[in-house]
Amino acid sequence: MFVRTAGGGHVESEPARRRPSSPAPSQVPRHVSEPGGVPSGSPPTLADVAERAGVSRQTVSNAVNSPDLLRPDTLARVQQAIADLGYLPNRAARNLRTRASHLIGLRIAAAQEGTANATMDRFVHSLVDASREAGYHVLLFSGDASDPLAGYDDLLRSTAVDAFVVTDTYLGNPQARWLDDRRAPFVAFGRPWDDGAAGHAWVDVDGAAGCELATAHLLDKGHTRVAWIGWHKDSRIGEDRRSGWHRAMHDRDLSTTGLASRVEDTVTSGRSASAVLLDEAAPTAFVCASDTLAMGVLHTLGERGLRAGDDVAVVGFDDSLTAQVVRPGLSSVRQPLEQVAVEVVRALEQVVGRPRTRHRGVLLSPTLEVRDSSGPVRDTAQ
Amino acid sequence: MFVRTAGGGHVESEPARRRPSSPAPSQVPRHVSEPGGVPSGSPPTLADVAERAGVSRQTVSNAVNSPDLLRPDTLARVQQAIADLGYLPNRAARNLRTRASHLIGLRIAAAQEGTANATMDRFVHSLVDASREAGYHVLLFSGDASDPLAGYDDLLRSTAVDAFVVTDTYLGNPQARWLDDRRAPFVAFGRPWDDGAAGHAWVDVDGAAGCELATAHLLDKGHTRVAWIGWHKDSRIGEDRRSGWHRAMHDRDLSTTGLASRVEDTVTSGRSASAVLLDEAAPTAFVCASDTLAMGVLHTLGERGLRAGDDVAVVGFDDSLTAQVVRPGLSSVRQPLEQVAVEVVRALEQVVGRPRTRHRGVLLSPTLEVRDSSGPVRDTAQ
DNA sequence: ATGAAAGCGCTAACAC
DNA sequence: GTGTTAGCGCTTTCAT
Repeated sequence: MFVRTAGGGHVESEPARRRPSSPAPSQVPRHVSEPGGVPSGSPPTLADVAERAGVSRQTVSNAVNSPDLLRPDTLARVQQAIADLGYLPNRAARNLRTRASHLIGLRIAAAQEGTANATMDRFVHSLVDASREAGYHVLLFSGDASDPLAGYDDLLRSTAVDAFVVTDTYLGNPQARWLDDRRAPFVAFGRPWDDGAAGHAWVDVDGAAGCELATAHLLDKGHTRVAWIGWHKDSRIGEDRRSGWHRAMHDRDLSTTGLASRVEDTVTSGRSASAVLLDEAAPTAFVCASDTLAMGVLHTLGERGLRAGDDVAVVGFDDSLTAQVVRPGLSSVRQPLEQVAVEVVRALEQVVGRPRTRHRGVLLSPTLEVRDSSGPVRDTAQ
Repeated sequence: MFVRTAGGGHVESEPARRRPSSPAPSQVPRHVSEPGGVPSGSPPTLADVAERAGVSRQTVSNAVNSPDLLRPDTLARVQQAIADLGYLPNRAARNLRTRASHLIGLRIAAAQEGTANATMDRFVHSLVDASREAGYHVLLFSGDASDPLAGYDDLLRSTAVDAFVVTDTYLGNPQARWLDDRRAPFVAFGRPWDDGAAGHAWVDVDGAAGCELATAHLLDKGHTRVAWIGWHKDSRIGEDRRSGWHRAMHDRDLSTTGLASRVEDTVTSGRSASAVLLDEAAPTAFVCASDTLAMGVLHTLGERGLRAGDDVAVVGFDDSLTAQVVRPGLSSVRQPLEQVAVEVVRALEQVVGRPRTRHRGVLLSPTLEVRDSSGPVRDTAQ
């Protein structure tokens, strides 16, 4: 928790003159007023503030970290000196002393080109915002895709970050176990699919609920043959989402046989899968595990002269920018990433506090963004 | 709102014993091998390695930073100890001592929803990769959009980052001047439009060349009436891109009157602008300042039963994921962001070295990704 | 080629 | 309430 000087970050003029030229004090004057009135040289330190305020260094430290320990008048004097000098605690020094960096490590993999998916990017933004409010910054790192652990180890051993946010949990999550083993504080965005007994903190979005929402929405519109296009069986996330579609169908006693397809997450896969389904099972609507797949469906419809929304309904997943700008607008399940980020940071604060505690998971519900691709209300008596 | 998993569970054992406050002068062994062979407690320090290798701390430091100073056998012994202990220098301590954080600050604004544009995100990935090779990490921060300087100041004064990468230079660039004034090392992704005399380092992509490329491509296909849809006149980037279109047209003695439109960067603006242009100037092709605008054009064509590529050609800018997955594929100018990142980091290394030098700018050329929206070859004798 | 001493800027512990 | 003392873990002189 740190105190910021009054009216932070302004272009205008700067602290009047620096430390009055006390001839032979302890140190060499490091702050010389520049012609432009802009400070240069190394930033002021605790000692500079202390001298200016006529108190000891510790008192300045207290003024910053535990203001209520000081007598009001002393506090005011110190704060004035802090403001005058534009003092801000040196991070490295503070980090060294407190054994904390106030940095959260996040590993990002490059967005896959040729897909619509940019969930990760949206999450990054949300996380940066949420972290800021908690006094943290986000440190990005990358590691080669082949090694899921790359990067974590160095950061951890060099104590460069206080904690990690682990996101790439598409297939199981080796990082979680690894980090858990070395007592590294972290929060996962994604459930511990493999290990129900995992005691680490996590936040996730209920993909099944999202797809159930999407499917129910289509059923409400009168569709009865709603097809599913998802990912291969080894994707836990994919199977989870699929189960939502399945549940919604069975809740209304609708058959799902022949209506599902499992493919890779590419546009062309979505395109061919939908073509096959259309030929063999004549669905009137599609729910897809991703916007990428949904775009593939849109391609097929276009090729066949069918109109998305009017002739065949389509719902994607992730509410990508593409879903938002394509024509017709692609209905899509939207993950509440802002909220995810907030919960992640909240969990993080607990985790760094008590590392070896069992932490609970948080499951958030997605929403459905309805656009033209799931079309106007259909005649119920189709 | 959200479901919580059970997990009122409880604490396991305590972290391994911590070092006693201060009594023992030298060291208490802080690294106990855990059953699983996993280290715990605080990470090993220079002193730990020194003790194990039977040398002084300095020697270990030298082994890490200037290995050639050591005799081969000593070096080997120290390196073995380093490996045994899994030692890595403590960042905070090193940062404090060397007055460097090896962190690059990057301010990011949330991607604008409802647009296709995600250039920033792609750049972030590239920057993280490029930085890593130079031994830097990227620290993300955000500031409220209203104040372009927010965030920079604190990071700078607390010496949390070594340098900044400034990207949001759409309208002039107050950050550059501000940072320059306080001698803060930074590199801009974007030219100093305002101030030709600016001496700071920058890297940019030649938007004019990109649009010229796009326009020439269309002209080569036989189009003669190529329209422009760009941004308002106060956007330097927009005007630059527009000039490329203009130049390509005039190079072939083609008139541009009535063929240009300047609007906001939204899909609906692109849609209405293209509708008006189609009615009033009958262009057969569009070049747009962004994929977002180009998507608007696609909307108009769809509404009028015109086929993009076949009836009217469209080229966007940024090679967004949307351009890649939409049907028909949207031809688009692609910025070489990976290369930009590499150049940015290269410039950064120079900037942190000699802060007050004049640095030159680097201008990179974009490429054109041709897809179906700029269609098959047209009959030249149209 | 190796070691000893000093200190980066800060805060935790204890004195007064 | 405030000051004093002692490091956090590292690198930089400077001896040896």
